[in-house]
Amino acid sequence: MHAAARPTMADVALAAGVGTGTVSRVLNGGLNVRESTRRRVLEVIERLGYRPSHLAAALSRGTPRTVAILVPHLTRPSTVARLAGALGVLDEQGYDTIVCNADTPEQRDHHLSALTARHRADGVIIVSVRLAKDRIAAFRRGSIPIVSVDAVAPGVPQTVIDDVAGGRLATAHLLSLGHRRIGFVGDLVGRGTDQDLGFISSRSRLQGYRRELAVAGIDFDPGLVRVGPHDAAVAAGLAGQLMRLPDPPTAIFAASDTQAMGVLSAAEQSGFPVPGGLSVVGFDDIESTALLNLSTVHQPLEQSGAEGARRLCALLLGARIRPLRQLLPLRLVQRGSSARPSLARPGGSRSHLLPAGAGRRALDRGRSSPRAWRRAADVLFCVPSFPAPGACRAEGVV
Amino acid sequence: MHAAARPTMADVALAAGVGTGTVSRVLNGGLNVRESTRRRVLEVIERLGYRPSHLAAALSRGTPRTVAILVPHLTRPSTVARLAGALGVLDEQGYDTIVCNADTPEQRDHHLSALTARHRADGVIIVSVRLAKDRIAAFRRGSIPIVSVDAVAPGVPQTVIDDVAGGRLATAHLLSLGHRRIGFVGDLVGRGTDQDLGFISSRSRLQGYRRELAVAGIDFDPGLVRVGPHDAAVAAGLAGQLMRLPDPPTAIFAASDTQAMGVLSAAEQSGFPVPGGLSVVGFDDIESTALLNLSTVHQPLEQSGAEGARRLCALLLGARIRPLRQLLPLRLVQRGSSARPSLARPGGSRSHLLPAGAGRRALDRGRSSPRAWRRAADVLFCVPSFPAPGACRAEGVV
DNA sequence: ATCCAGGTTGGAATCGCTTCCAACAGGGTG
DNA sequence: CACCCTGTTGGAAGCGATTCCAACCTGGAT
Repeated sequence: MHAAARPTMADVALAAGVGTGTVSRVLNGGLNVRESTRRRVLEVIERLGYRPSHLAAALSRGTPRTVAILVPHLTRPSTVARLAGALGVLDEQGYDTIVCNADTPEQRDHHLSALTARHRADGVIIVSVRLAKDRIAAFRRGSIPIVSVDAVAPGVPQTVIDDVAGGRLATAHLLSLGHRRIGFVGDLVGRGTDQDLGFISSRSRLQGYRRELAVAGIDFDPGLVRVGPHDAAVAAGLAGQLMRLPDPPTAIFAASDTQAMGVLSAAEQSGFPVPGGLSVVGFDDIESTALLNLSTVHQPLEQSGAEGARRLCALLLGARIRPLRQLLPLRLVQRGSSARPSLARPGGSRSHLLPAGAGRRALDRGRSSPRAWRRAADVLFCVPSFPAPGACRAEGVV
Repeated sequence: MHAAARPTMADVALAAGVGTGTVSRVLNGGLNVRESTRRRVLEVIERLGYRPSHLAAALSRGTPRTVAILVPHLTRPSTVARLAGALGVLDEQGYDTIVCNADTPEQRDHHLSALTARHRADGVIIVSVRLAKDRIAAFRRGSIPIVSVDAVAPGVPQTVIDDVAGGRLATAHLLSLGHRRIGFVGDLVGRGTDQDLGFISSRSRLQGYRRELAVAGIDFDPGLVRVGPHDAAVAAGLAGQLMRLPDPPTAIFAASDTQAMGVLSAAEQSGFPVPGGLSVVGFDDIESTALLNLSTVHQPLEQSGAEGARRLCALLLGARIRPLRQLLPLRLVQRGSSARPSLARPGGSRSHLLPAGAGRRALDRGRSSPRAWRRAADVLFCVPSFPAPGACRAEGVV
């Protein structure tokens, strides 16, 4: 009577004096099973501590109902938000979710290889990772459905934002406040997908910054741009460099909130009061920004994960996803870290300050040409509240 | 030549003119297969885009190599750190990890039921969730190996910290600086495991706070204790209440860094400079605390997840885990948010300030009786650097 | 030429479940 | 009483791999 191994369905059937088919029926819905039989089987199951093997069931049924999600730098707040959004949807849809974290290109490659080499998941969500062409091809060859979130990928359903427009949004905001010397602190961007994890959002945001400066008729000053590894402390150091400049910027646009936090910390340390001595604008609107009273460009992080998951589910159901590129809306959230440049600054010259009207004009100009928002030909799900470029929503201080 | 369905091993064998056994051999190691055959099979695999079914392989082999991890409130920084630690180890050991996020008791129960009802994972890591007795029994009946991280559970291998000692550590630090009126901001603790997710660390830390006050001979003042839902904004509100007291505290101990951030924000808003007007100590030492210059009680978050995973792996290999309770070390990290109380405070009386020596004495007293650190009879893995209670490590401002 | 060791190979049995089909028990109905 | 319909049941045939065993080559030793 001593069975070391896990009891199987056959054991249960035997012990209950029924066939395996009946046990299966009891387990799944219990349709067309006499109540007395049902109880007897359940009683035996309970007594034996029988647990059906998910594996065997899935194999037999042919539907694993498992998806994998590949995320880089799991611990970053923006990544977690996306992951949480995806998990919420996948849970609801009854999928098990395998999470693959990649902090290095090696880990990323390892996971990608594993994912394409064997059929372990019905589908895969790729977050913030730029896929090389041959990687995409590998998924296609294995006919593994994939969707991408926060990264473009040719031919793959993708849920993204317009980083260039975001950069313009932040810059336009600062310009509208009257700033003319605006610094940029961002990521060091690797040579490609092999060098680092291939994040390019920082570069795109810088591009938007430059474009918006150009629109406002301000010359681009490379000396005001600092980049380094994505890390708050590093960003603090870079911001410190900017503030030590003979003619320091009156505002800094950071490519992410994490980096903006570093900038805030550096400002405090360098004696630049925020926003009096320095305005700061971040990007992402992660949870802690509200507390820090940081002005930032809001992007729907959690929603991006959820949308990616939804699209993958649709894909798994055989739907055709059109259009491929789903663009999520951005909006500027103005909090306490950005204001009009003060006239009294530690040692700074004042020559670059604009009258308030000038910046406002620049903003208006931006608003009147929403090209940046339409660049992606195939915009789907235009969320009702899709804001006009340059639109600002003030948020009360928490 | 048009096969809609995924090709199977049989298809490959047929196309390559070999048996399924040979294909399998090529796939796994390729021992004892002639090189020419190997190439032929690989070529067919490539041509057909064949990907072996993980499911079938796992079933056949009998080893799914999948574990599940249940985490509450995935987006909290402390949770993510634990998850990342666990994922690192599990990846390395070749396990797939299914992540179950629970933001509500319903989700928790749903996941727990699913986990015990079917055999979908070889083992389960439970993070920060207090398991009811019958839940533990369910796992035991199904003979599903589990380990617990950051939560005690009778009879289950657990990786925890001594929250009471942590509370003492923080309080002793503030006492040693000369504070006598010390506020506490923590979580609202639900009635049990059904009410909320059953976090009780805040309560234990409060207990440590009270105990250390008692040791220092200071009467406990319930008016200095505020609790609410775990949220920075809420904590800010609670801290605001404390600061508006006729005789406000000179220091606040927050039960978590998230809450401490709220306290910092409230202090700034209420015009209490930190640390001049208010000292603040948090708990956890999450990543952003260094940047905020927040003094805090450091607990090895990532390591806790890693240790839990390691122990689960050992369990899966049939090892017997002894002792059950693994206690991780705590240490106080002093940064810029805590200092001796200043004599000039906004409207506060000074009667409660101690000469510096008194607090120091309290600390020394704490150090001389390290009972709190030994309470758990079965301390394993006494990490070499296990610090004496009250030990402080100063950390440079980033 | 015979024999044998050892490297290759094919294919059946197996893993634990789902599912389908045939069989059977009742109970109306004509 | 024959007949059919519905509700219930047992059991065989997959699902797609792994694994084991027997069979089949080699070539070198006898």
